[in-house]
Amino acid sequence: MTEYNFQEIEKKWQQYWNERQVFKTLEDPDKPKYYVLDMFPYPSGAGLHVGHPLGYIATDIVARYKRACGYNVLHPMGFDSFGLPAEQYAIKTGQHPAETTETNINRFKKQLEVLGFSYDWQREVRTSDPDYYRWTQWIFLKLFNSYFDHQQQKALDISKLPIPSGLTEEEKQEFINEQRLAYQAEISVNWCPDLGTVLANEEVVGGVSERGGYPVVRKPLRQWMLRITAYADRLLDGLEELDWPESIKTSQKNWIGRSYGAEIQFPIKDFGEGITVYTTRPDTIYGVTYMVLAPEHLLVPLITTDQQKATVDQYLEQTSKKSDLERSDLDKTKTGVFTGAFAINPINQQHIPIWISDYVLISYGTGAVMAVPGGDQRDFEFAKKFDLPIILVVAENGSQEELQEVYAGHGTMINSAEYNGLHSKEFTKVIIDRLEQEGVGKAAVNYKLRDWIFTRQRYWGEPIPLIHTEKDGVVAVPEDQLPVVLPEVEDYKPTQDGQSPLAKAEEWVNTISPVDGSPAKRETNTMPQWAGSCWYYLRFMDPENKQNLADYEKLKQWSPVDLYVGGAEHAVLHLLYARFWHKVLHDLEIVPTDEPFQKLVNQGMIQGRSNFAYRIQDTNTFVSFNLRKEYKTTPIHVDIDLCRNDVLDIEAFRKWQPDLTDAEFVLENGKYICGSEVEKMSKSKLNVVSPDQIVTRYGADTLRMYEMFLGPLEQGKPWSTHGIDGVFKFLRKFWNLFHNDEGNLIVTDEKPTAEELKITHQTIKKIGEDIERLSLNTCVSTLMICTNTLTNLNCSKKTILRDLVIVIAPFAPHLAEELWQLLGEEPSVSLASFPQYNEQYLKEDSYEYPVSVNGKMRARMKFGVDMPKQDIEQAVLESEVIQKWIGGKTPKKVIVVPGKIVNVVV
RNA sequence: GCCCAGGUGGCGGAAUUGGUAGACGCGUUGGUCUCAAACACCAAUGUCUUCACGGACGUGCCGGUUCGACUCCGGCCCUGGGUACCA
Repeated sequence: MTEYNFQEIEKKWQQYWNERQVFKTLEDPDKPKYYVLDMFPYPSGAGLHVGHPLGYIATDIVARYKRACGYNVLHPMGFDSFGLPAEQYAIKTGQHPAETTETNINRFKKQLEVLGFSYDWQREVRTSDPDYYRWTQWIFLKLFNSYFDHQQQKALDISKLPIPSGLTEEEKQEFINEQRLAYQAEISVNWCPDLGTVLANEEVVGGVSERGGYPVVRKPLRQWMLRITAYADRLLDGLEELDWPESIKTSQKNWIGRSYGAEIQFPIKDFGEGITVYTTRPDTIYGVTYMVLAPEHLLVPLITTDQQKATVDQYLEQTSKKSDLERSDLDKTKTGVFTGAFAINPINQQHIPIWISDYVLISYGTGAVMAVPGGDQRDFEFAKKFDLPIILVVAENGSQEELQEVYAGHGTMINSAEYNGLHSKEFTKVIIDRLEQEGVGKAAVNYKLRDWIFTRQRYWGEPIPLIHTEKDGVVAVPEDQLPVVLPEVEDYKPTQDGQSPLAKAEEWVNTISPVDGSPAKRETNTMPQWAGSCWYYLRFMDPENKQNLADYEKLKQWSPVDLYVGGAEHAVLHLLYARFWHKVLHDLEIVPTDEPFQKLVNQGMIQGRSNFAYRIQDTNTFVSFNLRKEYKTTPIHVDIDLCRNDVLDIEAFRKWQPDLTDAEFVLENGKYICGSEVEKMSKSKLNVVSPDQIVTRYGADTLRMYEMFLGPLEQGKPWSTHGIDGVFKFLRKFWNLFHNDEGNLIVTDEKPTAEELKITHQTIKKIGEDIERLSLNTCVSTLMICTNTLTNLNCSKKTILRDLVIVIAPFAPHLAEELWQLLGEEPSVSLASFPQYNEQYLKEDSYEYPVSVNGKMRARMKFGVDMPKQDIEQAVLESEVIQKWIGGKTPKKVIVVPGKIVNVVV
């Protein structure tokens, strides 16, 4: 072999790893464990682009490094293979989602294999595999068969639920069903009549469907819900101990949205019942000038006076037509109507009007608020619009202020009867005590978090393993009958009345009750895509298990995931849902830990860089970027493969699309320069770079190192291949440490010099430290510096190179394997131990001090590392350069920081 | 609006605990090799100033703490991401 032939080398070693099963994970209780996991991908039809592997490369480096450090490493990969795109493709083409999914997975796997990842593919899981979703269904049944015990703050088996006495059998069943962690509810969903389906919130844009632009309405539908709200406190408090980015913790905190306040009852004049409101500011109770109910509030029809009825009904009609989006986003100006009824402020017996308005949400708190326009922006806007009185009750700095604007902060109480002068925070406590004593209120906690709507009217998802019976209500499919396998259907579209496509599989739907064998019907809804990803990290620990979702001992051995790497877009949903399931499973003693992912890192998104050509309006002529201002132009996306460094390949462009064959060009300096913009990498923007192209040209090792070299892992960055040559050159330079110009191995057994040992051991030390803190870009720099130094020293000594091959192996594993073999080492470098650095080689006898005068660096002076401070000070002050800068003055102070710096202050 | 992250040469970025700002790579310029080009290699490369030695300035802006600030504190500006009438 004469030169660094990456193509041959990479193929050879991938085959070697595969055949010898080098990365098969074995249970080895003698070694410390390390579980490093990527968020597994949805296998889309588009295949991998260069952004996908960023996190995978990072975890692979960590996995390989940890293995070399003596850890037993679990580093698996799988596919989140249920999902909407495969189903929509099926609707369009009739091809079974299972088939397209299989094709896509195979493509993904091939692309991943080419990059040389050290996954144990024997542990691969696919969420759409019946052997896998059997356990997803099993977990669902655990949720169905559990309730949340508020005393113990944990889930317990439903059989332990204390049932109030004196209930009929029917009432008893109802009571139990209402306590389950998986329960049914009639809730309002996004219903699109034209598409005949329910849409997720993300699929509704501006009140119409994202696809097709059909109108979407709210429609109440029976749904299965998961009681995630029961876990709100534990999900919130559990964040404290996790080694997660602060931003993700904050997102989850905000999503859960715990707030402390009070519930207060306001009696209604001439009406039996009162209104209960939730407020975080009970201290502002003297500032309440009106009440507002959500339009959907149950009291609205009861308290509306005859006089106001027509107005109210009209308003209700109007708001019910609005989508959520219109209610919140578009229409910021407040609307509302008076009900004609009055409430009584329990603290001062004031009569205050009750209004309804859609700025109050039925789904939060009690669906009713006490309006304090002096202390709340929304109430203020409403009061201004409808000319309601405004009373200021909290003053920022003790003095009475003008009613110009809202003051929502804390301060001194004013206009609050005997409480004037008290601090508002103090008064909060006082007023809650008083309300409690008088029996008209109490301290209360509220959450933004809602229960999780767990059903989809879709085909390509896990069937919900429940059976609707005539006599016994909803019953679970017996465990030994799991999995409930998806039936074959002819048509993947939902039914006209909003049922899942499964409803059409009559033979499958009609079944018998597991209780008494009477005719019964299967639940036809399927689970959302989040379900499978809620627990896949558990299955990796024991993927073949037929008896359990995973063996408890194995879970104990591997849990928790030590390092979890994935995109920040999963900050709340996936990570919150998975934590919720994990906690339930922990309560039921199925998993040993309370939290699934100890350390979490978000890799930044790699964006694409799109190219544009500028078509002059109404012509087929394109003008070069810098001349475009002289014409009226429309920019069009140009496939980035047609450009090189923003210069358009005109011939290729003409051949690209039929209507461009006779395109004309206005050039600058003889070239057509394209415009560019950084955008999300996507097919439609023609800016997708596939790793395959890079691998063919430079090899997987170069791609791996280059992606790491781009910058910090957590940081987003646009993809650019500027600089990839530098990384490629570096690998070739590394290769050339072992070879001469003729390609012959020149490694010698000579003893290394102190200098050679120093740079090598510095490198070993820094690489170890930097991998630990996931600073992988600086690892690449360090390896470059080391290679440059050794090249300059003409060092080809085996002692040195052997260590470095192991150090570079996590980054460029194929190259390392090849060189390892050339050194005569065996078996695989992937099984070699990471070298220990020797502190002795790093020691210096002297250090060159930067010497500054008044903080400005003026000279460098070399002193022994053990030289006493006084001697350094003396030597510095006596030196000519410093004398010059001091200019005859007496130095006020001389600071000597040993091994760091000297600073003379005059 | 609120929350989070970030702002350092022509570019990507480095500086881990407050201690030589700009490591490493790209790009650019000059050179060697070559008939020539590509590749490769060598050298220079923050800005301003100076024939040169050197000097001044310099990490978004303003101010502070410190012998010393990219790093800490206060205020402001800008960019990216998340979220949105949550009482």
